[in-house]
Order: sequence, then structure tokens, then C-alpha cells
Amino acid sequence: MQLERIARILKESQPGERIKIKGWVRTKRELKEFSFVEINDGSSLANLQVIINSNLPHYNEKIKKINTGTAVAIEGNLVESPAKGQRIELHAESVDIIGDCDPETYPLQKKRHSFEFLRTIGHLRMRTNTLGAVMRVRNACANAIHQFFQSRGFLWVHTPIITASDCEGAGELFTVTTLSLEEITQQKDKQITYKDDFFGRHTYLTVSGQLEAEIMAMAFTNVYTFGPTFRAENSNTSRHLAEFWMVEPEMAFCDLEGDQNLAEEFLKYIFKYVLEKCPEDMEFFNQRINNNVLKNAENIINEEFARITYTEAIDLLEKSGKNFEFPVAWGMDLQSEHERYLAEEYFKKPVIVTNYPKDIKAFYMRLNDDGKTVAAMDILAPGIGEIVGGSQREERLDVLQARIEELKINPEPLWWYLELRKYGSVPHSGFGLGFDRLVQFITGMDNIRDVIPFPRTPMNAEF
RNA sequence: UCCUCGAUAGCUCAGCGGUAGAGCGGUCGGCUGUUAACCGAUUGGUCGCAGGUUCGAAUCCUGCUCGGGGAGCCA
Repeated sequence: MQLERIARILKESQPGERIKIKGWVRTKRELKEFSFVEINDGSSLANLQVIINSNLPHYNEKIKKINTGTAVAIEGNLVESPAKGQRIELHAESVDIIGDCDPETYPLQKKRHSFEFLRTIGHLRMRTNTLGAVMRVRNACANAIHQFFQSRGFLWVHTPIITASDCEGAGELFTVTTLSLEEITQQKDKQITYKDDFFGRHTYLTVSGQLEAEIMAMAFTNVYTFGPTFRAENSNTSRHLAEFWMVEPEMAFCDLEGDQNLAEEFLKYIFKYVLEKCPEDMEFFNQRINNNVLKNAENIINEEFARITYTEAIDLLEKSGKNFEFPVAWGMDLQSEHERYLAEEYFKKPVIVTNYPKDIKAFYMRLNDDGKTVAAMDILAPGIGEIVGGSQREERLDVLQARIEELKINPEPLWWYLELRKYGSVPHSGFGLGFDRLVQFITGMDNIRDVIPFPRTPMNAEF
């Protein structure tokens, strides 16, 4: 008999069907004549309720082994459930214990656990309702991203994880090396010579695939990257990871407005997709995690994002009458409290802030005609802060060279990036979206460590 | 990295100088339809680690480790 997944059974199967399932026991309720056992196989939030009658052969011996966490195979008939709570239930005719689970030591109980505790049992926490829902939504998000770009003719390009360009200025980098650290620390006066290293030069884990994505966009017009990136920043917050996933579209023949349009359309598409594919999980988040999850999602989908320039944002902040910890002045970077005011209090929806002062943004962003600002854009989302950061890139060789010189960046390793401006250079734009933050935003989860299966943060690389 | 709060039973916490507690979980028993089941009984501890103060420290002090919240850095 073919193995059925529980999500499909709960949705489509009819009473009278004979089925076989395999999964893990979530709860068991023993009565005198029979027991209720709920089985979950990860395909859905809801469990399938199984009734095991005490007249089943070896009942006592088997029911003793069925505890929270036990892996079982059950075959039987589906019947209409006489009680409230479920449409159908499975009357077991055969029960096989596939893997025991010792209830005395199994750390998961059927009651609620704190997320802090669950992080210490990263190998088992996936079996909880919340982490299960998160991972299904995470998967749906990834799917939505590919569908969105693929349906618009974007090429998924694979930029390198190991890279020699450290010039983006996006935080501290992890060095990749095969040099012996033991040897180096013993030889005090010896200088590290990367010439002897694996690649013959100093290499790092990538902090962004953007510069390489620009190479690809200059040949394929519209491309996107979707993969892991790394920051060795000592950040201890609920929004930062040392290893996180990023989506970075890059579009040739596209200006900052086109960039904003794509980003807004993109976010709306993902939210719509997740609501459609994971209604049960989203309902769960709305009930148990954050009561605003569904309202926020509708807000993203239906409301046009606010769009203001940095200069207008400063003006709004100055007129807000708020007593900010960091005083507002043109030229400063927006602090968390400022971003929060704009997205959460003033607009109450995502806001795209554009044209930041050149001094607080990266060298590759296109200089505006005023000579003071660059064609950058950040999308600030309520409850999350900066979720998207993008810009129109500087396509003019002389202007780019002047910026590099101004910022005292060594142009030598950027030779290929500069050559892109020499041979068929075109206006182009792109943005980066923190994938884990997106999942955090959609699910309403407080801590980014609970939306990725294996979080990498300072002092933590277990599992 | 900075500020701040915390660490006591498997989990969530109370106790805040004088014999280590509760709820949940686990175990045993009961219950003809439960669904975070219910009822009764029972089990369970190097009070994060290392020093110090004291007749006496889970409790006060110092250092360290780890965790939460906030900030910076950013996505």
C-alpha cells in the first residue's frame, strides 16, 4: 500500500479510505478501552488523530512504547470523526513501532517550550509546531522567490562563496585559509604570507554577491542570486546572523525607480504566495506568535509602499516632535529609532527611503546630479527595520574612479569591476534582501535564530 | 563591542542570610470520545562555574561563562 502524507489526507481523503502513514507521535491520550494518538509527519501543522483499540494484538505492549517522539507506521481505515476538532480520523488495524523514544529523557513535552530552550536542542526542535510552521513558510518563501524571478525572465546566477574582494565594506569578513594557524602563532615575528595559501592570496567568505552579479547582468540583462552570505561582525541581536541567506537581483537598463518598483512587487508577490500556500501555518502564527501577522500581510499586499527621499525623511523626523536618543541632522545615518518611527508610527506600512547622502553609502552607488546624494534606496518595514537595501550603480567610469579615489579604496583588485564600465557600460540597478529577515517579517517571529534551522551567531556553531 | 536583566528539578518559575518549593513533564493507578484531556498518588536538585564575607550562603560581594532585552554594525 502506498504511503500517504498527512497533509494530503487531512485535506482530501474521504471516510472509508484505507491508508498507511508513517510519522512521529505528538501526543497520546490513554483511555480504558482505547487510546488517541496524534501523528505528525512534517507535511502540515495539524496532526492526524489515530484511534487504537485495546483489542488490537499486543495492545498493552505497543501502547507502552508509543510516547511523544516515537516513530510509527500505522495502517487502517479513515472514518468520519464523531467528535469536534477534526474532520476525519484513522482507526488503526496495524501499528508498527519503527523507532522507540524514551519518555524519561526525551526533552520535548507536549506543553509549550521557550525558544531559548529549544535552541539548545536544535536537533529536536524541528518537531515542534512553531519550528515546523516556520520551516514550511521558509520553504514557501524560497519557492516564491524563484517563481517570481523565473516568470520574469531573470537568470539565477551562482556567485562564489569564496572570494578575494573585500572591498564592499559590508562588515567584517571571515578569512578562508589552509595555512596552519598553529604554525603561525608559534612563529611570532613571521609575517603571514598569503602567497603560500591555497589560492595564493588572501580570500574570504563572501559578504555579498553583488559585484559578481553585476558581471552577470552585463551579459544576461536580468539576473538574481540566492544563497548564503557571511559576516564576521560581533552582532548580538535578534536580527543578525553570521551566516544568512540573501537574494540579490541585478538589472541592466534599469534606474532607481525601476529598482523600487521591482522590490515592492517582489515583496507583495512573496506575501501573497505564502498566504495562499501556507494558510494554516500563517493562522497559527497569527494566533500564537503575533496577532498582527495576518493584518501586516494584508497591509503589505494591498497598500502601496510609501516613498520618500532621505531629505524628506529627515524633515519628517525633525517635525515629529519626538525626543530621539540620536539627534536628527541631515547627513547622519538613520538610526533604528528613526526607522521605527517612519515605518511604524508615521506611515504604518513599509516605506522606501531614497537618495541618501553619499558619505554614508557605498562607493558603487550612482552619484546624483546634486553631487551630494547617491541613488540608493532602503525599504524599512514595520517591526523589522531595514529589509531591503539597494541602489542604482555608478555606470560612469570617470565618476566611479573619482569616488574610489575619494574614499581611498585600493582600485587594483577592482580592475574587472572598472572594466565593466569601459566595455558596453549601461545604467543598472539592484538590491539585496535578507532572506531570513523576510521569513521573520512574514511569520512575526521575534528572533532570527528561530527562522533558520541552524543559526550561526558569535560563540555558537552547535548542530 | 556597549548598556541592562537573568542563570534554582527534564521544562517554566517562586524562594533573596537559618532543614530546597510549586506548576507542568515523567512514573503508577482510575476514567466509554479525548484533543495543551481530566481525577488521585508518586518521582525528581552539586541552587551556572571559581573565589570571598559570615557561626551559617541558593540568598551578600568579586571575577568568569552562558542566555534574554536594548544599542551599535548591517541584511
